[in-house]
Amino acid sequence: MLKVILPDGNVLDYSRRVRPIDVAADIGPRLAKATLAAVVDGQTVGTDFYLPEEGEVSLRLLTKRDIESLDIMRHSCAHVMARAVMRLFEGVQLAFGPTVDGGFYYDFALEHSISESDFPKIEAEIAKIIKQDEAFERVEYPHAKAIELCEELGQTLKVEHLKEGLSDQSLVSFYRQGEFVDLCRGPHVPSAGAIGALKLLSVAGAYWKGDASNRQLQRLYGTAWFDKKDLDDYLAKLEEAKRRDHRVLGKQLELFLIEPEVGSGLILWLPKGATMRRELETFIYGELLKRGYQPVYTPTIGRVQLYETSGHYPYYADSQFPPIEMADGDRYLLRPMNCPHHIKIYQSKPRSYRDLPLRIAELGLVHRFEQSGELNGMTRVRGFTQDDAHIFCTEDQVADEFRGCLDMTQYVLKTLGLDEYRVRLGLRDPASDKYVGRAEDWDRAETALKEVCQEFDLPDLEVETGEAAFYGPKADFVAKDCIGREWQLGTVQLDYNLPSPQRFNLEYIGADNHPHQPVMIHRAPFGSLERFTGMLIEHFAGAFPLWLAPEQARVLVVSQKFEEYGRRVEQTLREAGLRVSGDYRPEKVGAKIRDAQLELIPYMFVVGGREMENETVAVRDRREGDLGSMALPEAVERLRTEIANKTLRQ
RNA sequence: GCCAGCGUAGCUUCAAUCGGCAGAGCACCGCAUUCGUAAUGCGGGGGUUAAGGGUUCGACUCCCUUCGCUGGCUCCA
Repeated sequence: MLKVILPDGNVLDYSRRVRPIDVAADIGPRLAKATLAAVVDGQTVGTDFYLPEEGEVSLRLLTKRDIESLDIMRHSCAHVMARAVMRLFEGVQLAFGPTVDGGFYYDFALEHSISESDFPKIEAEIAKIIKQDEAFERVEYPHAKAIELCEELGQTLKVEHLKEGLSDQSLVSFYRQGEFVDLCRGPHVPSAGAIGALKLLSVAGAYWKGDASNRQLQRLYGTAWFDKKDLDDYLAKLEEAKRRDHRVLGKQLELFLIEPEVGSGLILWLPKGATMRRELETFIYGELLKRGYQPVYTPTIGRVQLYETSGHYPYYADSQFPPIEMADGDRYLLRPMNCPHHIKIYQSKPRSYRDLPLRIAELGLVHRFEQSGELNGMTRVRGFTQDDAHIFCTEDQVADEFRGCLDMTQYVLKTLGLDEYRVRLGLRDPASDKYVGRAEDWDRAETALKEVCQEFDLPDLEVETGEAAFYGPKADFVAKDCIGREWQLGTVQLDYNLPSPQRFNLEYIGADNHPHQPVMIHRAPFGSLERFTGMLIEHFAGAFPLWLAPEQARVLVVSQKFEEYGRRVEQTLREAGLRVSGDYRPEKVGAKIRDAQLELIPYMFVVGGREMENETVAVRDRREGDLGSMALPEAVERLRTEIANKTLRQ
């Protein structure tokens, strides 16, 4: 006798073996048809999964309205795609085919290299399979039998996976659909017909089991939705993201330049980008000063020995520019991080516990030799400016300092309209012995970090055990932009390593008149100015709030007859501290407006005879259009207020 | 670094039939126009087709090498 408890509290009793599909059929034929999968006691299963014969289970039937179904359906898409690829090409070895955010992929090994030109025929084959609407049939085999089957099928990667990854499983499941059989945990939708709208997106290389020393496979990415409209929306979203691409906007709006003759991954900030960056720097420095940080400036190179002491050289030699060797044998390294210089500042005089916390801040330029395939616009570069600071404090001060970092991050992000951010807290794996520092210090620090995060009521705090650095726990910031994309920004990291006697041997004199080792906190909540700026370009789609806009206003004269008045207006605005230019070309106003609009200039001041007579300007807002005439001082005041408030424009 | 794709004027706007004269639009420059809220008209300059090598009577086109870019993978103090 089995009791099946449904989400609405109804209970169905069964004295025979049933599957979710049978339960659905008992409730109604329409539901039976719509059911794609089920959740039994919290576990997602296929519709043909046999429920136990005895006892009590909770059952939730999933239709395409349930969020879990999408994932299950996409997993089925991966199978259908694999089946199509196997039909079209010879010698296909299957690897893994999971779902990912927005879609799915499958990794294959095969002779033919798949390119996008193969997509139409693969998609056509997929469409055929969907139309045939064959069932996904679950079959379970003992481990040994499964190996035998995969060997028969010639699926050596699956054999390897069975022998290595699944060696502890006595029974493994396969899914069969027509001629296609694949080792798979499932669940799947009942049949291929449940798949709605599917599209292949890209093909890329991927290593077997994610290990670069293994053979490289071909990974085919796709996306799938229940409705064509959802697919179209998703594709539109990808288009929208493309429209905001900071690499394209950066060129169009003349913000920055990457010039191969200078070097890959090296940013040249053009005047407009530099103007924006200076505004950001001023803003960030202002906040740092308010929060008790002291700015310093240090050089971008240092002796190799310094980085040997820190332990970063030669450990990271592969991702550094090689040392510069001088005639006298001295070797210098382009600094890959700022901390050693800041440590030397800490050590420049004896420190007392009364000096702590000592917060040293620098927008420090560092260079790292990132792999060529990793470079990407401003977001992954070889020279970047960290919004870096190092806090030297006592163990007791860690919680307060971390609180300060969170608070500042929240404030700065909010000012930029990035209201949502989450924190990933990386803690140590207690079972591992790779960590430096005393266990009790770690425990205290990790507890403190967790408590502070809870205090901030962060919506989805992720605590990741085993993700700490070997030298200390860390918290990474991930912000969500206005179209919902997440950007990994900066980090706060505790460090028990660099202050230790094995490294720089940092000390302060405590209240007990004895030397103690301070805790060091590395923090760069926005990561790098390059990456942060790239993110802002995409977040605002190049249409910056007035305070950040490189050009805040442009004076447009209706005809060249009014150039003199126009120049007077321009000068007045400039003297009021605004970044302004004038358009005195012999063009029609319409053309000038169009150009200014395309350059995303927030305000246009149109001046002609009427304005000259009344000492006014006709103000045009980039978004709202013509605001009508106002006296010049009134217009100036409007802009100055907007700048002072760092108003976000819709 | 690895896999795949791509590289034509300042421009991620793009054309050039099978290997047969490198061509538009925008931008730029000049002239005319002096105009009221998203493109005035006419004219002009601009190219070692990423670079180098090869095949060919002939290469933007086919092959090789290098550089760069794109999408992933790997890495990330």
